[in-house]
Amino acid sequence: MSWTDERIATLKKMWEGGATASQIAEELGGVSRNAVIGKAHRLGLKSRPSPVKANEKKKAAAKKPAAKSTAAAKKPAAKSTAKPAAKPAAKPEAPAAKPAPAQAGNTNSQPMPNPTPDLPKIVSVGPGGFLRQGPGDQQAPIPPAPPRRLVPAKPSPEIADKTSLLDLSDKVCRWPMGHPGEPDFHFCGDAVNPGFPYCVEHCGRAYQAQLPRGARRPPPPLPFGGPRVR
DNA sequence: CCCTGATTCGC
DNA sequence: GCGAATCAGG
Repeated sequence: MSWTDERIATLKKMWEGGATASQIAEELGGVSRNAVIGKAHRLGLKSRPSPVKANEKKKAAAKKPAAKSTAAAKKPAAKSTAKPAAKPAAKPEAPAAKPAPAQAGNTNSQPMPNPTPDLPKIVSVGPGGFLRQGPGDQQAPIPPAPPRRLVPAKPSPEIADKTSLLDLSDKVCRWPMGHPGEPDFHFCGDAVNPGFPYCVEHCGRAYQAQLPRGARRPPPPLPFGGPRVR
């Protein structure tokens, strides 16, 4: 797998959205957690509460023993049962107040940056009267805020009234709301625009007006890379 | 053990 | 530039 623009975009979104490297890697597919982290750093975006950063106090004690100077042992076979014996053992640290990391209300509440600067509004009317949006019109699907942890998914009263997979039929809009696997994932469920799998409103999002040749723009980034590939 | 991100460094 | 291996904190 290579880092296409879209994959990088997804990586950025999710990384900035607070998703863990593992989650991002899973979403992207075909890459490891390390690959994601490595790429994230190369892209410049880094930091974010890392468990292993509270350091930076005194000297850089106990660096890396035999990290990787030369062709050193990659995998030192045995973890050497010999422990360094000597242990300073001393930490008169001052408590030092630690204010909340302001990482709280992370429930993603972006003030909605900029819908779309100024692009030629290209709209056409589709069957049933829905308006096809132009490529520049793609509303940022703002699905962010991926759950910190995907749980097995409990039925959850959240979707009690919503259209589940089992409720789909030819008569209701199959537009997915959310992502599969998320607790509140469901479908639109509105009456379909006859002849389409979606309601009129979602037809407008599903089908785009065709631009004249030569005026094509690269496809707008999908929410999170679109369909999961697995 | 599991998880996390950070870093290194051969490719 | 990429990412496995490794490190290190929770």
